[in-house]
Amino acid sequence: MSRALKDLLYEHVARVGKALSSPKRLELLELLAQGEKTVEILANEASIDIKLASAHLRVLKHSRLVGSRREGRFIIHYLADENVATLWATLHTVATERQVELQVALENITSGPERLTAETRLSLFNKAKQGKVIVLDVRPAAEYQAAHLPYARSIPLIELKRRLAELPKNKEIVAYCRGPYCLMSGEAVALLKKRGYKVSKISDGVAEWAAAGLPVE
Amino acid sequence: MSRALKDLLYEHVARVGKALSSPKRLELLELLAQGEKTVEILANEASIDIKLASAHLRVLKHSRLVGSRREGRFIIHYLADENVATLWATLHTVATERQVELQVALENITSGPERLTAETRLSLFNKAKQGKVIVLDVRPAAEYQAAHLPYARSIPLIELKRRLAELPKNKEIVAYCRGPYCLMSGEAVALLKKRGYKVSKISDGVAEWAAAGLPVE
DNA sequence: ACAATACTCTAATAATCGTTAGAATAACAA
DNA sequence: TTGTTATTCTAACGATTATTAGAGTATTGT
Repeated sequence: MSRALKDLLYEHVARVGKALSSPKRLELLELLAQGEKTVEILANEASIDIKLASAHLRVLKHSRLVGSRREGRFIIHYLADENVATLWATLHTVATERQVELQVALENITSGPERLTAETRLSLFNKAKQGKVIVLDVRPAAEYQAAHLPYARSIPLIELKRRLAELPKNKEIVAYCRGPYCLMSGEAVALLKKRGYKVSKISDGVAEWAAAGLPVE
Repeated sequence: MSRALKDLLYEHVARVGKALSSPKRLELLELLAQGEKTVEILANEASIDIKLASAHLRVLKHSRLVGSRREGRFIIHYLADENVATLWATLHTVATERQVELQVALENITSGPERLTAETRLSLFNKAKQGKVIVLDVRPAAEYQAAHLPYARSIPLIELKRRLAELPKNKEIVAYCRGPYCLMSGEAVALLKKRGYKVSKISDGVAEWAAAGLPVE
């Protein structure tokens, strides 16, 4: 009798766990952590069929992690609240810590020929506040607008080449994008390094930053 | 090519999500958050067959959330580290917030005929420190020994009836057990209320308490 | 009213997962 | 050595889930 009640409770929590059990759904969640998006955009960014994206989004909606609203003929999906982004960040942190293979794979992304200076979050925050460092957001403009790191400046990766003049060569630049699984900041660093900028990157995205208890704008 | 790498990364995180997608595995995780245990104990507490418990534990071990060691003819399982308990607490928090049905079901446990005074964690911590409140841990002694709330006193639920003399009637008592899905503290409150003690309960277990950033002993 | 867009819903298949039973293993005990 | 205990491993079944195709629906533009 109390068994039945317990089973019910764990079953409900497991529904949320189930939503986190598919690689594609996790990717969709991370994309949504950057800001609300239409199904088409999500499908394109995750490289999957629209029908499949729709099916996965239905699961996410059913577990109440994601909400949606209609706007004209688009249906826009968004994370139910910031707690969901925190959950994703926590999950990814635990997964990375616990799985050696994952760490190795991540190394392939985060450390290329351009080796990074280690930047702790707090010191970066303070340096950015004092204007000693330029924090560069290379995600699409819409994602920057939805939320970004404090004092960050937006130059989307696609526009970076022709907007180089906006960046000073004598100042330290720190690039970031969607999070540790995102390749955009790495490409930005490669480009800027070649042009002689003092540039490094951090693996944090907005979700990771916020999960660490620091403010976002 | 960067697609393949990304897919690999999300797949690894999804393995952890998958481990969290079964009610029984979540229950095992919560039990392990109370301290290390043998398979038999886990199976009994979760009301499942030993073979099934073993199979679930294999999944948890494969996703690196749980470790095990042999001690004589027992094999003892434990959480890989405290991060895993935090992950469980985060997951359960998000699930509770997002799912109305879960909240309703939880109400049935946490609020019975004995309505509780709201206790915030920090004020409880301070009152316990000053000795104004008795924090009562009603879990089995072994779980208390593995970790417990600060200043907590241990009287397992089974022993409570014959150890009533140890508790003063003029002091406020706050009972807790394994967490919001655990019924032991509720039963303790019912028993003590009947005998005229000033008693209430909190839904926190050690994992929830620690996830909120407060110390455990 | 008609076509086009941006989806969702239904149905179907293949792959995966939960669960159980039976055999195997590892440590101890007589 | 033989038996007992505690647990894992293997194999099998039914139940679920991921994925795709095809039909259906709401909204906009002409």
